[in-house]
Amino acid sequence: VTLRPIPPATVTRLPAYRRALMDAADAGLRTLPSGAIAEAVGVHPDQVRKDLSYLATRGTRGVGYDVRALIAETSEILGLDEERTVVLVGVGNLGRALAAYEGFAPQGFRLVAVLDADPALIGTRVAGLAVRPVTDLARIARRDRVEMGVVAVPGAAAQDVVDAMVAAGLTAILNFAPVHVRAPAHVAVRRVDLSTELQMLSFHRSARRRAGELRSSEVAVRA
Amino acid sequence: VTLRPIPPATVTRLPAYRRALMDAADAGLRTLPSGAIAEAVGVHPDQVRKDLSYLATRGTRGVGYDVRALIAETSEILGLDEERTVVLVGVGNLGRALAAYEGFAPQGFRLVAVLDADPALIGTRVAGLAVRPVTDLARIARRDRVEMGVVAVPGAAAQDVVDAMVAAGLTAILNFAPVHVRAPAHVAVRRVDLSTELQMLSFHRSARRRAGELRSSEVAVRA
DNA sequence: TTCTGTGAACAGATTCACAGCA
DNA sequence: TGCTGTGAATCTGTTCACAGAA
Repeated sequence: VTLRPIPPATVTRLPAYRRALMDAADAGLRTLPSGAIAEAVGVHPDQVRKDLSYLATRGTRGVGYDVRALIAETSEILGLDEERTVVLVGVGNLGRALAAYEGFAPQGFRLVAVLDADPALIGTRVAGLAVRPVTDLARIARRDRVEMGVVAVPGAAAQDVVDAMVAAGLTAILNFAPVHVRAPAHVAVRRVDLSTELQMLSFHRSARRRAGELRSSEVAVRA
Repeated sequence: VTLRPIPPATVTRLPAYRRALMDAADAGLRTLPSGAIAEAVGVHPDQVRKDLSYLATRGTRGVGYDVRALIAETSEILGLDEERTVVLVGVGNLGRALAAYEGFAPQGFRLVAVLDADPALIGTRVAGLAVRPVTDLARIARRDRVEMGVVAVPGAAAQDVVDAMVAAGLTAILNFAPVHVRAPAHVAVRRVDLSTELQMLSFHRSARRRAGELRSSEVAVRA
């Protein structure tokens, strides 16, 4: 029974909670208090309890949460109780690394095809799959009922690939290209951009310098 | 002159704004209104104006923002006006792909060393750099005044690598391992987790099914 | 006691609404 | 008329505080 809708901020933390719970299960624990989950994930215990209050599984006071039950519920909420099929488009350096990534399969994500636009790459093997032409996307998607797509092509090609994915009926897209892509509202798109992440870290560094330990010449420029 | 502190949420969008501005500059535009930036980035024009109001550069009404000036200011704020040195630890599939990623250099990030714990990999070349043993980290960091580190090792090794980076004086860390790592407050850590991103997409898919277009058997389970 | 569950207070971010200048 | 700049209103998320069950 889902009581209240789960806020987006909570959803972002659910995978981490789930991982902490699975680690606990591996360690033989049957029960885990919010404080232990919080420490593993790096948030406040209050936050964990608030987040878990949106789920049906209740903890028991003085003891904690039932590990097995919470793993089951978070898995179901995240849709990991059934296999999800994924296609990847773009087999450059990054695409190849993503295809080989071992973190997909354990969560129930099955990579069913790897595609590219470059004719020279068609037929070469990546992660045990023969690379197919992008033009086969619709056919493959229909045949294997593919739901999710990973975009690992250059920025200039990303929108075209996304359009093709949408046309092929995919409903969730993970975009590694450094551009914003448009998609209809019923298609969920998330972007992962390495360059953006580095730039945000770089900001921290700059902000720190601006704030405290800065040379007088720099103060003059900015303050 | 920095008037007000820049909110974190604004910082997350600054790299995207900067990219849109650089695209405009490449297209020969000298000026760009908030609406155009907003469209390129995928946010509301209101949001763009509010964000840019934290900067010193002002737009001109009826016209837009000065492209060149905004690029200069965002670059300075993000610390991209001076070169940032980066080391990468872990040369598995992902590490290799990251080392080869072409998106770093254009933003002023220079990869100065690639390290790994596996003796068999030491000396092999990755992205034009000979792989060095992790134990050289402190020496390299001191010599090249390295500020940023990228962690691309398995989860079990991530905390040790982060500890070594902190000890070596790095102040910003980008962690690709699927675990939360501890670091002192003066060190900025960001995590990028492919599995988490896929799981959040998977949630969207499940939530949609729960909400509307769902088969009755599934309703019974959950509602 | 220990730890959950949650209303209440607070903080932060987004959206609205509109005044005002080119 | 088009577009900026910004207070005000709203919404979302986090933290606090504490009542209450095991």
